[in-house]
Amino acid sequence: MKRRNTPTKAAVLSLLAGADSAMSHDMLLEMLEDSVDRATIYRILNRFCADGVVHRVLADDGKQYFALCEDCAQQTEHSHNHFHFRCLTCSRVECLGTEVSVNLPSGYRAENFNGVISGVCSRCG
Amino acid sequence: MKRRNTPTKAAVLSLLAGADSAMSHDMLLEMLEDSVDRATIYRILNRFCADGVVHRVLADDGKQYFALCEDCAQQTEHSHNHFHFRCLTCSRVECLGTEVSVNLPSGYRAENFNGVISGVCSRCG
DNA sequence: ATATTATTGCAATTAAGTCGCAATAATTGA
DNA sequence: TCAATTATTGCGACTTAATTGCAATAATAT
Ligand SMILES: [Mn+2]
Ligand SMILES: [Mn+2]
Ligand SMILES: [Zn+2]
Ligand SMILES: [Zn+2]
Repeated sequence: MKRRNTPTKAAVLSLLAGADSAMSHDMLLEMLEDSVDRATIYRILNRFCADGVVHRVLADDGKQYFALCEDCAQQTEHSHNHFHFRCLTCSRVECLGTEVSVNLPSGYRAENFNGVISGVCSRCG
Repeated sequence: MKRRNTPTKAAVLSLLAGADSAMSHDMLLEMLEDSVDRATIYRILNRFCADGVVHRVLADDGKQYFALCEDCAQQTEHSHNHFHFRCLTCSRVECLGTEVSVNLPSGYRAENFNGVISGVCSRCG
């Protein structure tokens, strides 16, 4: 199933590229110019994840946030082992630069990393 | 509002104490002897969290898991800065011992830590 | 231009968790 | 021991996030 280029896909990608923080589904829904169906946005985001274009963060507010893969994609092995910070005041979710390495007990194989720290960011502090 | 002791509360606590992994709401619902309402279990767990008896983990399957506070309660400052591992095969969620310290950008204040790594555990490997 | 099929919109559905309210039962203390 | 107080429970309705089936639409290839 080869991907096709659609206006909505392009618009979502451009929003993610222009954002300085990870975006949730409803943020995108709100920011998109022409009205798009909710399900469509979910599907576009899921495709982006599958294609390694964005990574998904499940935050502690129970919502998924999506961020364009940038630094994480430039690893030798594309991994998303970095934390995200969610501000309880302004509700921005941002990637925290440094990759973290967790050493698991022997015999454990890591497949996915999901690290979120919530608190108050500097601009809301 | 002072807490009262009820059979269900005791049963949930004993299940958590006897478990070798964090438990989700539906696991508890299934394991409880006499049938208990879903909402009651949620409320008991939320009270345990408020009282610092258990800690809550939001895993990357979108469910909440609860683990008795043991090591985490013995810190000078009771904190839950440790990762949890969720096995994609047996779906057990367990606390990974070591406390991790994340250094946030200056001006950021951490309130809550939620770290989950999913993959395959040693017994399923 | 036509055929193929990925993508979309819409409505229905799933899943996790919360909430209001009346009934129940744990605690207190007379 | 009994009655009063009120935390807790059960039940149903509700909220929110996300997924899914299906027919219609539109991007791509020939
Ligand atoms: Mn990435
Ligand atoms: Mn704890
Ligand atoms: Zn903020
Ligand atoms: Zn396992």
